[in-house]
Amino acid sequence: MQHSPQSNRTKGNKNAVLANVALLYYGQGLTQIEIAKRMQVSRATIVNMLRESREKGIVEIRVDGKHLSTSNLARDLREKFGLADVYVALSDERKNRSDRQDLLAHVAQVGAAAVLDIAEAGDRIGVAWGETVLALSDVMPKAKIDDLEICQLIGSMTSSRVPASENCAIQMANKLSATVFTLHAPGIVATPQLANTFRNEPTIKAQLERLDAIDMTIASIGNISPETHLADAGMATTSEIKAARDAGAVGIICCRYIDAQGAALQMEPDARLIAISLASLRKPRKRLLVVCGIDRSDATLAALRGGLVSHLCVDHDLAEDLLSR
Amino acid sequence: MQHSPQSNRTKGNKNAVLANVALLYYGQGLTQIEIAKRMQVSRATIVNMLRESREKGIVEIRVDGKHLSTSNLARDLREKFGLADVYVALSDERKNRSDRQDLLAHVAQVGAAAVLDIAEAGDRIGVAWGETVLALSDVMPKAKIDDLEICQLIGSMTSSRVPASENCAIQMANKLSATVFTLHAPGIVATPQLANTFRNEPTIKAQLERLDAIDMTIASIGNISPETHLADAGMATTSEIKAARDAGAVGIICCRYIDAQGAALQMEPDARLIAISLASLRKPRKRLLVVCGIDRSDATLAALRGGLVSHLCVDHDLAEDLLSR
DNA sequence: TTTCACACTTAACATATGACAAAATGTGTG
DNA sequence: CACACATTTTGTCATATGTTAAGTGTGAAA
Repeated sequence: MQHSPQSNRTKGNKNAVLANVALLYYGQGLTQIEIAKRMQVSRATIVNMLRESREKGIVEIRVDGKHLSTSNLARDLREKFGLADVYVALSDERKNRSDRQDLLAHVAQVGAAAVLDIAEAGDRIGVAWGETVLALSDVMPKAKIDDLEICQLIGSMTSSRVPASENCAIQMANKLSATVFTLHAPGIVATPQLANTFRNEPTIKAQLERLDAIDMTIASIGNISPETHLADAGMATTSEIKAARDAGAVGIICCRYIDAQGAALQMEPDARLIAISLASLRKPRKRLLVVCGIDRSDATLAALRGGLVSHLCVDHDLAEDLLSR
Repeated sequence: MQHSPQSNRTKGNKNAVLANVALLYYGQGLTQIEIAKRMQVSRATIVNMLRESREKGIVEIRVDGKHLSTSNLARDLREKFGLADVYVALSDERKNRSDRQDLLAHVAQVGAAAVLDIAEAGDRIGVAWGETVLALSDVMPKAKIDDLEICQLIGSMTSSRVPASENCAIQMANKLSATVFTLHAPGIVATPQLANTFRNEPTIKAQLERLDAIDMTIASIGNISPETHLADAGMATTSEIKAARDAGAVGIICCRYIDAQGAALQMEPDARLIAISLASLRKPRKRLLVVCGIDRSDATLAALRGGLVSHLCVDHDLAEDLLSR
């Protein structure tokens, strides 16, 4: 529009200008109108710039995770189950319990803050797959932790609820500027023999071995019910799931059944899975389990008993239920 | 606050609730009304909670400093003067040049982001004293960098512009949760002999020696003019300042005069100062100079020539002026 | 050259926000 | 019990914000 000497200069400077605007707005607390005047652009442009700054991660709004583990509930859970840390999503509404989606979003948010709190530079982090983990990686803010490696814990699958299992790991890696190691294999194959063949393929074998030396895991846990996305993903038939339940399975973590004590159950399709083993899942120093919903209480309890968890992130109601057990 | 024996119970929960609310607002993007409904409190309470979260540092809004050094101006300056990094406060207004206060606030803001960008865990950081440095420490956001030490570079003084020199270092330390080492001595004493006595006092001596092994400095530079706060602080008389200028002084950094080549000038009251020496000021690996205002061009140039700067933070106009020299 | 995509502008609007005052509610103390 | 004190609530207000829609200039591609 008007010829301004800035316009030629701003070409390569977009990010710098964005950062300056963000600084003026978030740092100095100037109003958008003031900034618009100062920068000689319209307020609408400032609005757009601010949004772009947020999207590009030039401004980073983060909530300190350590404050999320300071509630009584968190402390009590920590003590009762001997956990390293517990993060509770507090929402006061008992009566007006909103849909599961809202709750999930909140827990995912808390979980994301927890991840930032727990992860350290240089960590190799294993990321599982599922509704909860996807929600978490979705809301994970852009942040920088040095030398992070993200590893996919379970082979690829699709379900109606979760578009693609790699998404979790990849999205997480993007948000954290980490290098990502995906499992280039289906999560489940037709026969145990085929599974072995896959597992011995050099690339995949290397990946699986990598999973034996990770510092931290991020996973959730599912119920044994026909609605589980295991069924959606075509991973298990309804009858298989029923059989698992009859055999004492109370939860599914990383596609593996566990009983009430958190022990492995060698049920179908366990032998056909290409995913981290339960034994390996117990190894990392930091094992974050993110769970949402009081109906997951049994499964969560089993995971706790089975030594599958060191850091827990749950919603308020589930926390109370776990305490009352 | 302290007198009220609030049980750890409520106190512990409070921060957790604040963090949750902050997460809902900043993370999820819910509106205050929605959060108020969910938490069963009034919207006003949510407003207060959000403010408290910001004040307590539970939410941290930070601008990634590296984007501030990506402008062409910054690149050109970096190359011309062989600097490690240059941060430019871009503001477009030439005609409507606002008061120096606005500019200072902006540069300080950029400087704060630069500090967060430059400082690393474990660093010992020396903090100078002055209008600019105070503004910077004022707007420095709360952040956590591990094992930071903040050292005061200049003894105590008061001027009409800056309440107390320790404020800079102390405030900076508070914002960064760092341990602070103040210089328990006046910045200027009556005679060179007295200054020596002070310098040999064990506590002060230890502090001064500490200043010989710092990783980073944060300083600004002043002009040789009667209005400098050196005069305000009673540090130098008008005639002394005039004498310094006649002797070739073009700038004052950490209360020390430098000539156009950035070399030390042994003028009054140099021998009566209790502050870091110019030689020591050249030692740290990271030497951040924050300057604002085109009238500081000569002084800044001298500091650049004298090897007193590795990282520079300036406003747009000053940057252009430096480039044209 | 025309055409198109793009980024910006202006203007207007509904909504969200921050600030305030006054009333209500606890909470602990004397 | 009454009191001071802090916190929350309720209601109101001006202002800031996000979002549209329609118009305008610019540069790149056809």
